[in-house]
Amino acid sequence: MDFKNKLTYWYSNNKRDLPWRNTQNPYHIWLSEIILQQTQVKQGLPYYDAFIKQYPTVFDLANASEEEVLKLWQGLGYYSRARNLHTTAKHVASELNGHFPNNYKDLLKLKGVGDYTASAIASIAFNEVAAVVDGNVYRVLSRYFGIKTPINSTDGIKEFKKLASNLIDKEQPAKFNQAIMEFGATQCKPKNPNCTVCPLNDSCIALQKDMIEFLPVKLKKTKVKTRFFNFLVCIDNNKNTFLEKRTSKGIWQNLYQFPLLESHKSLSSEEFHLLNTEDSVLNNLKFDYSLYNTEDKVHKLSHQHLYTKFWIIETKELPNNSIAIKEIKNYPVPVLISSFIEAFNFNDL
DNA sequence: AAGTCGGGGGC
DNA sequence: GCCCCAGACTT
Repeated sequence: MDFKNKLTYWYSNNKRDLPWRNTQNPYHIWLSEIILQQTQVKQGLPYYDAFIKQYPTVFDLANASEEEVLKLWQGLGYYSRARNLHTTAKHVASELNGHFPNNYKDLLKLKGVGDYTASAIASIAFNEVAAVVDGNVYRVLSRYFGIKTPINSTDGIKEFKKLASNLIDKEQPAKFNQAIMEFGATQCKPKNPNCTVCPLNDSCIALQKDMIEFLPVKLKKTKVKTRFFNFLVCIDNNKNTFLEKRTSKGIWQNLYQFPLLESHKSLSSEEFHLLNTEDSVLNNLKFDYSLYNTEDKVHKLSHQHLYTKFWIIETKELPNNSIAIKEIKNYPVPVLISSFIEAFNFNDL
């Protein structure tokens, strides 16, 4: 058997039963692919089920508000995916009569759909011969063929795309694409792959040269920035609070949070007080404050480590643009905020 | 070509 | 602590 036959044979006997594998509905395939971008199946699965249930058709998704979509996406991260998802749903619903493009070239034009996702939808939903190259494919091919070209270099991206295009089973592109990805996810894993039971272990270059742990090669590491966040958890006698929407570009765009004061270092209570006397959020208000967490809560993102303090601000009456505390749960918020809300028992007030 | 964008999990 | 995950988009 050749490479593609070994893979598809292995896939037939080892594939997981996943909901998006029981359909060719382009809407379902598209939804699953967006959710699974940079996301493990285990993490994305419950979100897929929730979206299908909440929005059975692309029209249902198109008719929702962005805030509702972000709320359902809450916790999954990379929120631009959710915003683009909504944009594309509206486009497909209103401009394309609810019909997704049925080929790679046109799929590529959709917002949030890049080379990988266009190839995935074209092959899986429409059986087009379009090779997918995701993190799994990079790993499988770099190891099996012993390719040291960095997978995130311009040359590497072209080289692996070309190689995958030459290897794909033209008779069953949908099965081949899913097979090589599934193989990378559960057999040719990043750490400690069990090569002794691998169907490709008689011809894998990396295994022969003992290079498994050094492939694939990837350039540069991300530089992590440290930031200091002070959230103002305002509470008044009528059980109201403040939330603000993050409208600017950057992390958590269009999600909500407690009013934020960013500082250049972790603030003491005295420094925090001084900051507030000059800040507009609380001006003209008489308030008492206390620090909820003595130790900074550290929230780690890919490129940022957030050292966070939650300041509890109690006052008699907040301005009328405040919201009822019990309404907080309706707003999409970052995990950092939702974790605080859960830990901080507002009922004890 | 390099940066940015989340959160969870493996080791 | 570092790396990875069914990547896309911006600069």
